[in-house]
Amino acid sequence: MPYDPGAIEAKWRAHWAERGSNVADIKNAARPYYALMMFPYPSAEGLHVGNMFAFTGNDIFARFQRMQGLDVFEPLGYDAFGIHSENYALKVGVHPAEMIPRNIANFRRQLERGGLMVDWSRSLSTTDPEYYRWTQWVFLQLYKQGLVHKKAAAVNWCPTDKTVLANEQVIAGECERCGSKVEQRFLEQWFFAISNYAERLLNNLDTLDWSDTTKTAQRNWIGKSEGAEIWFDGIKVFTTRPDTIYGATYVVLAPEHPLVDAHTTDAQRAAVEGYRDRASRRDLVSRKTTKDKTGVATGTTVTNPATGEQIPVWVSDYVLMEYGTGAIMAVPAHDERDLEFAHGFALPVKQVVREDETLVESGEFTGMTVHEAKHAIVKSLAAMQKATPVTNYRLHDWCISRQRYWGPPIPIIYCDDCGVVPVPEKDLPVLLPMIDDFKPDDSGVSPLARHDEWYRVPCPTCGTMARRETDVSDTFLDSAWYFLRYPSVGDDSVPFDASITRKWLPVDSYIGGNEHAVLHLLYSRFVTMVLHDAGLIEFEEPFTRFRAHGLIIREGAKMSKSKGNVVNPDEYIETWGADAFRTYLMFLGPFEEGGDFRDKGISGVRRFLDRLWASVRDCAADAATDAATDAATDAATHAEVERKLHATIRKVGEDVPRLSYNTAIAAMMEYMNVLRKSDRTPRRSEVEPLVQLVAPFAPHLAEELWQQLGHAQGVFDSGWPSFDPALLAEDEIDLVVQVNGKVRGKVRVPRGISEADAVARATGDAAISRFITSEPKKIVLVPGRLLNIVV
RNA sequence: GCCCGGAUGGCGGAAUCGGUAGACGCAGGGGACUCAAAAUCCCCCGAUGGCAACAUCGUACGAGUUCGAGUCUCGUUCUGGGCACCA
Repeated sequence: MPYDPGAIEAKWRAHWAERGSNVADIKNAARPYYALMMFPYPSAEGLHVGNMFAFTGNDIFARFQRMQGLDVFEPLGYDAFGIHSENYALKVGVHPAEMIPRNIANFRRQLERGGLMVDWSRSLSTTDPEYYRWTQWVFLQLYKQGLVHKKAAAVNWCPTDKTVLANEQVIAGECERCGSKVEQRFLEQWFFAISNYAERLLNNLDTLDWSDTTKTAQRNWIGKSEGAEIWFDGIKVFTTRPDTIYGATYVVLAPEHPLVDAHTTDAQRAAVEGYRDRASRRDLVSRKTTKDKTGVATGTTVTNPATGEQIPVWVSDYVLMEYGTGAIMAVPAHDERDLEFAHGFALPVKQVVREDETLVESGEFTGMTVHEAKHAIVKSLAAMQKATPVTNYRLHDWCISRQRYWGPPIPIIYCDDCGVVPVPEKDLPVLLPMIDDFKPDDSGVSPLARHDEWYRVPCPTCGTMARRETDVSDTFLDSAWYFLRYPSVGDDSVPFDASITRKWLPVDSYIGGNEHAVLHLLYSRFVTMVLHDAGLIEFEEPFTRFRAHGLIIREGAKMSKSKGNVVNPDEYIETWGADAFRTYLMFLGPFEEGGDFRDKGISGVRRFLDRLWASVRDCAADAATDAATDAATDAATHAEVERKLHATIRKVGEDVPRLSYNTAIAAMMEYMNVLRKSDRTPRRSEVEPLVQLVAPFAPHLAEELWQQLGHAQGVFDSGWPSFDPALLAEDEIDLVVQVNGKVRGKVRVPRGISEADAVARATGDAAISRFITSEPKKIVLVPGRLLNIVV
């Protein structure tokens, strides 16, 4: 009977579903292990091969941990709110509330075909009221902690799409979707005070077992810089280079700086007003990217506190109000941007630090190194109340307001008498009403504001008529706590059960894309810390271990719908089977780097599975047959095969935990080649462990073969094969012999051979000795490996 | 501009501690089986020279350290990603 993946996979899918094989025993698990993967956005196009790649990588790790005897919980849900769904719904004219369940059903079908060990009894969608009720609850917890505030903020506004755009959606000052020129608008927005947590978010990184690239991205995003605030008369500037203060030749204020008026002379007032007006109309992105510096002099001067000199005050939009103090001391000799500005306006340039990092023309500090001077100058100015050491962060507060429809309504009510009133927890969820006119308009307020019947509510405090907040929250809030919910799905009385959470969290292993290295992972860490500080959970970091997976390309090119080169998992599973598809995805390259999907490549993996199938079919049924085969062939063969088997068990057991799936598969293929080369009926003991090794990769096939081998219990409950280190050590080894560092041959020698004996054996070999033209000057023996004779 | 990666056969990739470079797989070539094809099985497969044995060269480029470097150090080029008027 040939290997027929279609039939086998259907059989085992049904078997797993029937037995509840993948359902974790949340209450009673003795050794809980939470293996999480980032949940997908259920798009209308269906499951992307990139999703399948990521999920398979997580699944293999999870199945492996289960075979180590752990109680593994592998949940999966859907991140289904957001502007992406909403825009697609508008485009095709289907309400998202109708579209999303359809997409989810399709995803579920595709995911099940992939053979994932997912516990479907604890799935969720962020769009379920039973879920987003608690997303709103999370908002209220932050509110209680005083970490939520409302303020006017400049946003990118697309006049065509009538919506706020994220910075990433603005390309060269234009809307990425319609190409309209983006405008700057000031809108009232809700913010989370994540910047209060900047130092903790940064420091805790050192304690986490995460990919270095991800940690680095987070450090860059948090952007800590240490420096000082220094007073130039009434103007406080921020600098990281106090050592260059003797080269400060002017001061620059951001156009929005509140002190601009006070520092402007009457003669310059018209020019300054005009400049501020123009600057306010420039959109955020072009302002941040343009290289040409503009600005205007205020006509006044301030005192450089180090030199006592009077230096002019300028206004320019290359200084940002959002960062530092909105004012800088300009040192054109040591800052590229200041230099550009100085050149544009013919301002003096004064070098105060030499190439060798020592100070010149800096008064009493002359001769100090940059490092010494930073401290000495701040200390000296601080003594005169002119400076304070200060740390700044690039990290901004998290704007969670979206003036859109498809998201959880922010649970706030505005009352004329009581002011801003949070919705009482008992009144949650604030349901998102089913409306048809959810297209955003030019008003800058959410479409929900057009629905009085929803918008008008009695004030929870005084009962007079009040108004609901009409903004919905950012999708990143939905995904910032979902991992807390999974184990408690089914209990709608709490967001997460305390004892279950204590048992299962923090997440033991988290796998996902590096595109979420910064926002999602940072927001999740922040929310976890806040809930910890509120006394609701015991840990403050949600993900003990995180690994970012790579990207899949196809035939050397990025996959995209427009190129028509997108891999559809269904087709490949149909043709080759889910097991071959899974294994091939993992064989493409290192999991953390991704790989190149080549259509023909999958045949090699399928051949390997076919051979595995055949070897189980052919393998000897009992010990008597084994003895007979050994007698009939070469008895030494079994020893060789067995040694390779044990080496393979070790290799796969080492590779899988570090997600080195491609090399684990290669090792199993190598073993298969050795097994076949022996040209005899394989022993059952030579094949059985291989079925276990392959099980995380090709779960359906492994279950089937395990059953064919006569086991009543499933392969995932069979444990993991062990290897015998004694078997791995050969008595005789091939010692590589080099002469002057070049390989000239190898000799078969006893494992622990002495240097003298090794040299004797090497010189006794004619192929080697002909290169030894004189008395050896030096001998290097690397035991068990190599001998180098230097002449 | 700053901060992280990366560069190895025709291709994807391997080499875990400085010790036989190219495992494993794809593609390609040759053979067995077959009326034939597919499938399957066996062999070859970095470059150059050589009938061969074998030799020389070879891990982006240039130096260096070392008995020995794909691996370590310095410099250069190209490339992927992150951040970016953040002072």
